[in-house]
Amino acid sequence: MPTRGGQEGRLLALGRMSAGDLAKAYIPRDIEETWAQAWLDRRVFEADPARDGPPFSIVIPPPNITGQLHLGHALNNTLQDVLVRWRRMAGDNVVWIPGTDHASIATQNVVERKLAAEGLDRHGLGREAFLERTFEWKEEVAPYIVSQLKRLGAGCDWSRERFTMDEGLSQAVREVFVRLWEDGLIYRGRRMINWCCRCGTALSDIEVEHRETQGSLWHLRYPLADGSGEVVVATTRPETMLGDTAVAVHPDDPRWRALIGQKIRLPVLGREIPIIADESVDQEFGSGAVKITPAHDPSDFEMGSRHGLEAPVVIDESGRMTLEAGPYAGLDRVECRAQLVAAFEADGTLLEVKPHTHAVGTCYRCHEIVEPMPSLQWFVRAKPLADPAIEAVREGRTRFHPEHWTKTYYAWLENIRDWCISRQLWWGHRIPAWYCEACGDEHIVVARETPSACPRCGAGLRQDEDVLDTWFSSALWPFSTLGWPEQTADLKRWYPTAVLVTGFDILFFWVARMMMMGLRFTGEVPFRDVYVHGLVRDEYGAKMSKSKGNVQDPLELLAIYGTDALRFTLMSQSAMGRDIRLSTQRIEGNRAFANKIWNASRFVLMKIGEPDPDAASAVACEDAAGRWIRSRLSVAAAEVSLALTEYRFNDASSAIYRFFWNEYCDWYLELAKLSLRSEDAARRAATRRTLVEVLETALRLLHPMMPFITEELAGKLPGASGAPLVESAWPDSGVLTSDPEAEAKVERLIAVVRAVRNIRAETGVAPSREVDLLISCADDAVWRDLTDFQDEIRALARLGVLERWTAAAPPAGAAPAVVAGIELHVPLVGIVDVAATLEKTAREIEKARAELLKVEAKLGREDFIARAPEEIVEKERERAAELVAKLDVLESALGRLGGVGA
RNA sequence: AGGCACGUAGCUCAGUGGGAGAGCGCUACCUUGACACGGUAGAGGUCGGCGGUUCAAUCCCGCCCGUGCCUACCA
Repeated sequence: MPTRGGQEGRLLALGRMSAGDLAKAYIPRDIEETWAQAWLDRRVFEADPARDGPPFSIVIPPPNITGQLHLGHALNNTLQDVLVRWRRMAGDNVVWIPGTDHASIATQNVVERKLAAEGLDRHGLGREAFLERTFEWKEEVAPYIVSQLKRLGAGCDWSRERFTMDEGLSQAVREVFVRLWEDGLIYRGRRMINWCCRCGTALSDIEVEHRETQGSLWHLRYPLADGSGEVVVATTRPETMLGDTAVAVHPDDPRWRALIGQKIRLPVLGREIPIIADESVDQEFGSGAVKITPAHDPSDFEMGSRHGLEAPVVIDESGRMTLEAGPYAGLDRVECRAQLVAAFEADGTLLEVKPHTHAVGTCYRCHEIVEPMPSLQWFVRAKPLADPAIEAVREGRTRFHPEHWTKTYYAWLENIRDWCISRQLWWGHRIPAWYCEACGDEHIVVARETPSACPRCGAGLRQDEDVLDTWFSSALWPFSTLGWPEQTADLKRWYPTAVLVTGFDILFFWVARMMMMGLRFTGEVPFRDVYVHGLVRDEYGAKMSKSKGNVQDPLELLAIYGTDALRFTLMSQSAMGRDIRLSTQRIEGNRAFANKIWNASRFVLMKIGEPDPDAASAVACEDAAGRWIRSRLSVAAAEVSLALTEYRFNDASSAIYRFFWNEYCDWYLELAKLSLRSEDAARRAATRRTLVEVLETALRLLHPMMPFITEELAGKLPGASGAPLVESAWPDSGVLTSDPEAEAKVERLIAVVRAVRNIRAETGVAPSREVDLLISCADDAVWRDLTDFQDEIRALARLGVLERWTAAAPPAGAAPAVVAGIELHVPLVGIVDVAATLEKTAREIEKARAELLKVEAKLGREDFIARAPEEIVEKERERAAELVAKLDVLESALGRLGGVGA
């Protein structure tokens, strides 16, 4: 095991060997690598379908092989790892399947850039060689991604690692394609698609991002063919006018009704085009007349097909004007617009230009403006797949967390359009369709096995050049990774998967499509739960992006603060439905938490040198403090378990944080220090036992969130079995018991100590100075409980005398406090200026009076008494009585203070 | 245009139909044999605004303002 040598000679000299192992501060890098490797060596993450326990499976959202991981991946995989480690400890048969995604456009872009740097391009290289280069890239990058995940602590089953283009997954893709084709759910056709001129490929609708852009609205005069007048049309894209084949108006529009059926002479080209009537024209917009360019606008395309219009293509796939553009042929679309506008300005065709904001479609990968155009592509008929996907969520077979994402999910699926799946790229799954060289393109052969000849005429076949949308294969991920289409043991055991953890940005791209494909091909949902987390933003709430330069490298943060601190921070910020603003201050805070855990453990290890007497007497000697901390632990364990069950990661982390720091460290360790000084050996032994057991259990509760430090520390505790914590059992609430009686006692102790400390601090008693405490309480049992703790109260509040005060009046010259119905008096005459005490007491009275006023006002309202539930009314009455009693004590003490001061 | 989130302490964020919370920061004090990546105590909020429901609203409802995101064929 990794250890720290160094300046611990002092401790070693005292014979505390175990504590001597620990450095004074936690240094993460000393242990992280060692444990990451140790887990792998023990193969603890390697799953076996034959193992017992309820199945719990997760498939990783496969990172793209485009480069390194970012903080979004760190968040995503931390949450999965927390779930996986937790469920494994809880006894489930767990598998977490890792892998990477080939990401066709993105990866092809990366490799093409690399080629360009070498002065090469893919066309010069040829398809074969290009693919070879890209596979080389993949072989280089995928292991690097895996290594980053391992550094994060991700407990994936690396023996099951997959790649979307490996043999098995490629076979699944082909199987799905062929079946969909056979079922008539895949077709090839000429449709309006989105074309990225830079990437040189078709895109699906959701790969187009709509950006609000400040543009212009050009109003153009279109003369009537007979010269009797003109029609004004407005356009955001003047260059498309070269492809206009009609002007449309609303049939009811009084301004234009008379012109329907007449002809327009199109400027520049002189073509005569009709004025047509169509219901879809918005009379309110512009002049109410709209130019129709069927080949370059989706809605115009539809209108064109309704009216049987020609659709001349004037912009080609590279963004240049075609021969159809007449004098403008060969120009780039941007240049063409500039020249056209200039010409229209000159000849008066341009009536006016108005600023106009509209949503311009851009490519989600390269952000180039997307060109709508009709094109021969492959499509998936989406509706028959979407309907069962909607149904499954409606019936609760898959649930979203937070639940509100279901609405977004429905909204998209209910209005889904056919999915363009062909991409004019080389990197990806090639479409398993062949065309007969003799029969022509109309004869399409779609097959699982590559056919050698045309089954109809025996002539040669040519495979479709295109590849499939990456998301087509991603959609199969939950079952393809488990071995589908084979009915493997993995598939039977772990499908459907338990939960998908992902970001909302790929809800449509990925989640919805996995639902569609999963249901279609397995008959079951791909996952029971979907946990949708937020985006990791910078501390000012901005999206992290390379162009903004605010990207933080998780590996760097890991190195500075430690993996556990980063993980814990990401987790504690993961409240349902919120983005995460990551600030280094916050990570620092959790590094401090790790250090706290380290030092608490260091303390415990220092104190357990003494040999233990028999366990039985130690159990019998458990004191109230020990019972209290065990009880608090049981509460914390229950909270953590429940929170994880409900994907409330932030609540799980804060429950254990609070317990460890504010209860175990702040109070139990301090109490234990005292009982360890006891004369009673059995009591000392009981305390040591509790210190260790509670610490060990807390480390187990923490392990899914902070795997490294907990593993390291647990291994140093006595009684460690030699098996790592990752293989230990989740603290079962059945074993831990709550103890309300002990809780009440210790809470009273804490309240008394705090009250005295408050008086000391506020009246300015020097920290080293002892004060006396007089306690007035009517209840003998309460007094007995307090005297049981008298040594503790004395030590923690720095007291001299601690006595019961039985006189009717409060002692003169003492600062009063009332907590939990107990009167406390700290005589301060001769210790501090009476004025300070007077002032503090007056402030307390002020506060109590204000509160009493509120409560009395409430109790004074008849409606409240009559209509509020009885227990609420009763509670308010008790509160009022308490406040009255408290005020009584404070005021009377104040009076006696005044006397002293005079 | 529609939809969905969000607006709580200086900052980042939890939270609940009945007495406002955390972390960080801030103030004062403390090198107490686990920890200064620490300890003790404290200051700080009309819970975005206006209405409504209710005995009671930071929480439920409506409207408004502000912020972010998503969807959409208004040229």
